[in-house]
Amino acid sequence: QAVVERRLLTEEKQSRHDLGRDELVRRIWQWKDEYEQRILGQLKRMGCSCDWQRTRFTLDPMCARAVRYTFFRLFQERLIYRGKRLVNWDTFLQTAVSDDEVYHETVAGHFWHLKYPVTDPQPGEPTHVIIATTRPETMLGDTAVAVHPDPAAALDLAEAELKQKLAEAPEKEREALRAQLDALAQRRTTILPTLIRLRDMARAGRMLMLPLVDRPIPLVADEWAKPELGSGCVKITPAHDPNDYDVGKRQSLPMVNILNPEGTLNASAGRYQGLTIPKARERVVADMESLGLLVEVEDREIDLAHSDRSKTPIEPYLADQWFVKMDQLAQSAMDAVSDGRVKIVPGRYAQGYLDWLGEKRDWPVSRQLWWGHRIPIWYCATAREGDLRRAFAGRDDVVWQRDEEQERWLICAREEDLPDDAVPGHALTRDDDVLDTWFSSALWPHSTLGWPEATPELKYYYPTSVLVTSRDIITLWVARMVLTGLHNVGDVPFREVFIHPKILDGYGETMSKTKGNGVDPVDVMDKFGADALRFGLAHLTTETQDVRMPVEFECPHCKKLIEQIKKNRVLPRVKCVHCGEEFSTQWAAKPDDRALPRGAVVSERFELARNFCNKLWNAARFAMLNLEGYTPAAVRDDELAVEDRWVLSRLATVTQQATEALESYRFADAMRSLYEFAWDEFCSFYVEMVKGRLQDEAQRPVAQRVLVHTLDTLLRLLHPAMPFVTEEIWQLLARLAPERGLSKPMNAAASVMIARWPQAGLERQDAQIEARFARFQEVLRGLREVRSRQNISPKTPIRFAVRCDGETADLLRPMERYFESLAGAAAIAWGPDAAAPATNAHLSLKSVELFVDLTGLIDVAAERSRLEKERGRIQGAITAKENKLSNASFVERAPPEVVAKERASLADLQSQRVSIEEALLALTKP
RNA sequence: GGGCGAUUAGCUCAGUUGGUUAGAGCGCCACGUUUACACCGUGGAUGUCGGGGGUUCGAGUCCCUCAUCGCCCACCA
Repeated sequence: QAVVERRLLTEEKQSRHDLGRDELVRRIWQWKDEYEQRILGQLKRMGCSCDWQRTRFTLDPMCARAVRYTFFRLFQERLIYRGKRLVNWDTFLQTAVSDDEVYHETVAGHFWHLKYPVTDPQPGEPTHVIIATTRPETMLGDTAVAVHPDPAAALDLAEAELKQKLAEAPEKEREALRAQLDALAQRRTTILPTLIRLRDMARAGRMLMLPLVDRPIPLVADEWAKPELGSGCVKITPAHDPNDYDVGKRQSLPMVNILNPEGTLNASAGRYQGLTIPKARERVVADMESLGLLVEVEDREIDLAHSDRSKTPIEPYLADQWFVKMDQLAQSAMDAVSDGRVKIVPGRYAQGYLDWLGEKRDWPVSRQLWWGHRIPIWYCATAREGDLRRAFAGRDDVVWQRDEEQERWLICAREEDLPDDAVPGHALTRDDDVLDTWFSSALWPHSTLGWPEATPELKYYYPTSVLVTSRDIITLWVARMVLTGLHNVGDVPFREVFIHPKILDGYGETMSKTKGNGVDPVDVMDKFGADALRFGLAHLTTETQDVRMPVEFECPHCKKLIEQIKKNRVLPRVKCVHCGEEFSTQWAAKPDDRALPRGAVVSERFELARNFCNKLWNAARFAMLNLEGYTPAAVRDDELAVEDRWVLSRLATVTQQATEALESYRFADAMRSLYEFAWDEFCSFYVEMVKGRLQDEAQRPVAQRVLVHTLDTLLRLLHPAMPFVTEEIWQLLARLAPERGLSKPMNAAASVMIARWPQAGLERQDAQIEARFARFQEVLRGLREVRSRQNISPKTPIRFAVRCDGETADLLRPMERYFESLAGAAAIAWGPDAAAPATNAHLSLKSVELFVDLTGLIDVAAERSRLEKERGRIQGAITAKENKLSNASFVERAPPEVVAKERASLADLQSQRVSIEEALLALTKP
């Protein structure tokens, strides 16, 4: 709906008012169909099918029935009632928008100062009062002018507050505040006497003559009038301003609604009837001026509420509305969270929920929209109660109440619409309003399960386990689901609520259709794949942080990316800055725009996930290329190679980490663990290390079994985040290795979707092996670094010695063959006394000192500069440590183990420095 | 006006109870096509952790304050 309206406004330059209801509804459905077709097409391409039509048509009647049942019950229990409320009447769209569709904008406007004559002024009395307004046409609905009941005291109070503010204000603001104080002081002489006089007149019940409509209106004393502002008098329009509405209620003033439902002025506006608000404003000002009642016009910036849909200012409008009584319902929903039946994660959001419900403000549920669930209420003004009783005899699905104020019956029907002749001889009128969209949304957890029928689904699935949602609808939706669930079903709708972070645009603003800064998930899927979208989003789901997502158009002609900025993001067509060709956007509506190829809106943020999907796919492909002759069998511990034990140890840890993270909704943590394990450990190390054994007849079977098991586990762990790739691999793997498992091979599940979540297998964790690998990776990185620095081709074999303690040497010695295969490096010595080769590159690592034999290879300059840099780094660290250790208070007060650790670390650094000095010296020798 | 959250590398974000010289991805630089993968591999460069104050032997992490941004609610929290 919003998109259709937007297209109309931006491209066809017409409003839905011009279009007419039928045409607009037709376009809305057309758009919906187009969008559904796109999604269906995408699903088809992904190999999925979806019976969209059936979904739509089976859900709606179910929901409609639940809505009627709920409304009926609330009506019957007197928890729903009819009352008056100011709604935000959007004159342009002829619709009362709900509160969540309002935004504020500061606009340039005018402040008109007008005179209202006093009826029969007595000698010495003012002949008129001056009021000021930004909306002069609303004077036609004025029913009073207010003056403060004790203007002197109010001025005192205002002055005291200002002084207080001045005392606390920073210097730069003081000037302005002092000026305000001076102005206030002046008012005591200029305005205060008049205000006191007017107050007395108000108490005496004196009247004013409202110009233009010539209606007498009272002067009233009310604290809403502020003596410190303007003339100190304020016009009161109860039907068109929230504050004035309150004054109207306090002072029992009539409420004159001057608007028609379509936003023009009605008969109460006298000769201005039929004009739109802007036209009426012009005419009222002109007429007041010609009567000499316009005092001045002041330019002013006005903070104005706008409808998010039409971008037009909102006009408050008094309307009869249905309300749901909240005291008891809200309390039940508060209790559910307070006593832990519903847990909100992260916990800080519970406070907002409780605070909001704690107000227990009644919930206005009427909406003046065109579609939605129409309120199941009929009005009948003529019938007597006996007529109703006769007409609905024996029916428990119809109830009625007397509306004394309007002298009519309110009839509510639970099951279906009442026919015109439901009450013979008496006309029924149905309420035109529909229910707030959240009224039906609040029923979602149980209405989708078949409530009000006691279906097996309801019994099995209700309460559900978790609701995942966005924080801005905690009150609108979550709170209301809890209270309707408790009311209708007698239990909470879900045990936990997870509030996820929000994706913002590149400017840090919320994405929205109306702003045009959104990323269409279908575009992301087209470019990166559905798994990349899903994994990418999970990877971004941290606990506190919202995510900024700069977006780009992808030019369909040259495939280059064009930054999306505020200017171009709402255009129906965009010209590519690279190739100059034009393409259409999501806003394209006109045929010639739509004929252009569409430029997708994408974000680089999904590249990480896309690359990861690809990496996993390739790793799986490697595994499957090496599964020839695979036989399932139990693997004994003593058959495992060192890399097997390592990868299984890491796998156990990662399984545990991912499981814990997912269970506590730390999705990003889970994805990070899996990503790092799969890429850095499984692909970069395990797969590389196992290659040799896969080529060896004798060692291949065990290697295959561990490889298959690890891949199998990884697929199951990753499946929730990347369902399609993992399923595809799962199916392929099933052909080559249908039976998998280490201790007891079993047939794999038919689909990864129904495969069991992996158990952590903590008995596989092996601290010694992990320590060995940490050292191994450290030395390996050192060897590669030397190669890179010295620019030695990977094909050239190198030799190296490692000086380290005996324990480390024992850890590293068994890894010799892997230094050969992964770094093309042969070890020549390990241990505390390992001799450095005559010409070497030296590297100080955390736990070892590495010497790479560079006889005939060395690039002296490169090595020296590297060593000098290294020496600088180590010297810096030594100085920092020495300072710390020479600080008496550190040595005294820090825990001994921390001090000891620092000492050991310093000693280590010092010995590294010595080695570097030696190496440098060796290089300097001729 | 009230509340919540954020501010860390060029960009987007991690950083668990305070404890070695702060990390990742992208981007950048160099080298590399070694039979799973160039959507790749190896290595490298890049930070006054928003400003100021405080607590502490020690602060990206705790406290106060200021600034900026975002969101929610608003004459009631």
